[in-house]
Amino acid sequence: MAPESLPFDPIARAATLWGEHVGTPTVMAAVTSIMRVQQILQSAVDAALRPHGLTFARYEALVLLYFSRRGSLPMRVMGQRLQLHPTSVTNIVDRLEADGLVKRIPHPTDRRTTLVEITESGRERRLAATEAVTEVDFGLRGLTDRQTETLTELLAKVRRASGDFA
Amino acid sequence: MAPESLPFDPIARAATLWGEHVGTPTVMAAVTSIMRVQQILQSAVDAALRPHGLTFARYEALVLLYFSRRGSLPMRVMGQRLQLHPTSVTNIVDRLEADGLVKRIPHPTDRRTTLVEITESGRERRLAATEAVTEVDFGLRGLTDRQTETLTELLAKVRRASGDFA
DNA sequence: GACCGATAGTAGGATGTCCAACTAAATTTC
DNA sequence: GAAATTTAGTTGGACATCCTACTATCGGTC
Repeated sequence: MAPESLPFDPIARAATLWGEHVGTPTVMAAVTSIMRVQQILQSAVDAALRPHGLTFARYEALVLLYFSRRGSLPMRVMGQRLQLHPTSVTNIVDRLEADGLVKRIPHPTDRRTTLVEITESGRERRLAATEAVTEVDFGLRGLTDRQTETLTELLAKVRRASGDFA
Repeated sequence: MAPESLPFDPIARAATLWGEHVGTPTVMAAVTSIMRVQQILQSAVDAALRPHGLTFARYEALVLLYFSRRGSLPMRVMGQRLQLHPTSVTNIVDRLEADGLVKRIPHPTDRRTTLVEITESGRERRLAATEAVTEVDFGLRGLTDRQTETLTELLAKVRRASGDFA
């Protein structure tokens, strides 16, 4: 790659200037790239979902409930599956419930637990939203199917190394 | 990869179930992986920076100013380099200034423009913070140098396709 | 030289994320 | 069986991000 085509990544650039730590420049360039691409994807997906009154976070929650056996899950489980802090789950469910896409129902035996159930309206919304995000390929462009697979595999290594599959 | 070792990615799983859109499952698996890895890195970096009273966003801004010629930049330029909304720059600079790590100074000729200058305290903080983040390799683990480079190249393709280098 | 569109930055509001602390309920311990 | 511990969820606070709207200033045009 010609230097002219490189982005200005402050961290990556700093890495080049530091230079003393072997491998560090490479690492920082990768990290800033991931941060940027995540930002690009998030932005693209949110734009596609905005007309449907959803964000990616809420869309993911809706999809999760949709594909669950009973159409409902405890909030704790949602947090585990979506890798979210309990407070984030509370926040997301609050908004989905305000829109009538899900509803909180008490757990039949454990009174600590709250079940979140997708409503009929939620199912319809998920369908429309799914069409919108697949339409824009979730914002991921510029890669062949093969390259996309390679990307996923590399990221899986990182996730494994960080105990993401525990 | 054995199914047992796969993470529960609601979107990726949904993709498998949909199946009708060629290539879509691959894309979604990649997208959710990027989202997750970004989350892992963000978390690791923020944890390393917390003892130094910084977040990754503010650290990036500090590094950017540190490596600038005069140790100062217009806020507009900071936004371009860091790919941030003008209001995000305002927010970050507010906090850095409150901590005495940078200060706003008027532009000599253009009274619309505000220059942000790194202070001596800011330079010291950057050094300490840099040691902290390099110590943990920015949270990126599990890849060889070669694989890290490949990852960066793939992400660069995505960024190019999305006009990130414009 | 005055008007008018473009530009720089900020204010307010919405969303989402996390952490710390708290309440309520279940489970374990002794 | 009572006390201590663990677990589920919420509340309040801190950050960061974006968007819309606004003010101040610059520059080009007539």
